[in-house]
Amino acid sequence: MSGPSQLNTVDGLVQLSFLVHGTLERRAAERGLSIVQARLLGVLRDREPTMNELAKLLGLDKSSVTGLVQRAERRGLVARIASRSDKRAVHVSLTGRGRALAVAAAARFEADISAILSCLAQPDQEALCALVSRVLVAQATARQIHLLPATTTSG
Amino acid sequence: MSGPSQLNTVDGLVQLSFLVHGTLERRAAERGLSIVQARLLGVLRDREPTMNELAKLLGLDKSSVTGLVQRAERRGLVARIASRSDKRAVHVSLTGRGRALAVAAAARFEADISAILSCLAQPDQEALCALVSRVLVAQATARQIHLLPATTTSG
DNA sequence: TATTGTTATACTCTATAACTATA
DNA sequence: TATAGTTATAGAGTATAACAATA
Repeated sequence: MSGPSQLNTVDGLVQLSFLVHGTLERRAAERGLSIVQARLLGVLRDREPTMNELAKLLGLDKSSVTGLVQRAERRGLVARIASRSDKRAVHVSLTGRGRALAVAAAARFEADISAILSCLAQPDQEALCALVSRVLVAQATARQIHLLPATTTSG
Repeated sequence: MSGPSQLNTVDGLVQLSFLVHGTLERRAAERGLSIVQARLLGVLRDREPTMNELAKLLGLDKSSVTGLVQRAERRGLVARIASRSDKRAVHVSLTGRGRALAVAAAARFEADISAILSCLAQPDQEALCALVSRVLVAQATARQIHLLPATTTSG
């Protein structure tokens, strides 16, 4: 914590990542949410996915999602809704209380991050934003290329 | 993932943070380590703290550290060493195997982050590094100021 | 009395495998 | 047979409270 005033880039990014992650964790915890529960509520803000879709969205096994949704349901944050088109399927939906919680936590968290960035003047914030965006865009592009078939041209 | 090519700064930092965190998680998992276990090994690279000190370093309760160290010990990654000066205390130390694992995982992870940054030319990487450093330093300073008495000057 | 560490207990989060009901 | 979801089970990670040994 009392280290040099200029870190190497890798260390800097790691520390920044822990700072952001820790801030998210703390804000969620204030409302009795774990990071996973917060992610669940966040994902549900604009969707009513089935359990299966939810598992894919969160990158979890379906059995993990069963428990996750169960605990959130017990707290009145989400509701299970039977699908009419497929009697096996269940849709998950935010309750009013769940939505309010998600919105409030997100607002507090965004304010935290803004505060963390407030040490930089506006032009510097914009420069940081531009650099970060370039990294993320390059990363997204690289991932898509990775996912493209390596043996397609002839098949 | 197919979003705009320029995000707002808050979203950008959050996504960057998840990218770094996910990379760390994947590299640790390749060696059968959770992020927490990886942090434990990382912390021990240049220290042999007592359980109590370890708890403070990791921000965990001492009872949590008991279990953490127990599991790492069972896998031959760390060793408990009785303190001579205080018969209650125990020091935790990396084994050779634990150190090798920590070093290898750290190297792979650093290469990952470097690769992620390689989309930026050197001057841009340095600019990013400088901006991130300023944020981290400001944050560290703010935290320390936060801990100073708030009611000293005139109330 | 205070501190160091462990144990007992309980909860969340996660996965695998086996299961039920539906498609 | 295949898919959607749950249950049974197991293990990691976390905390609180109670405890033993030592300071």
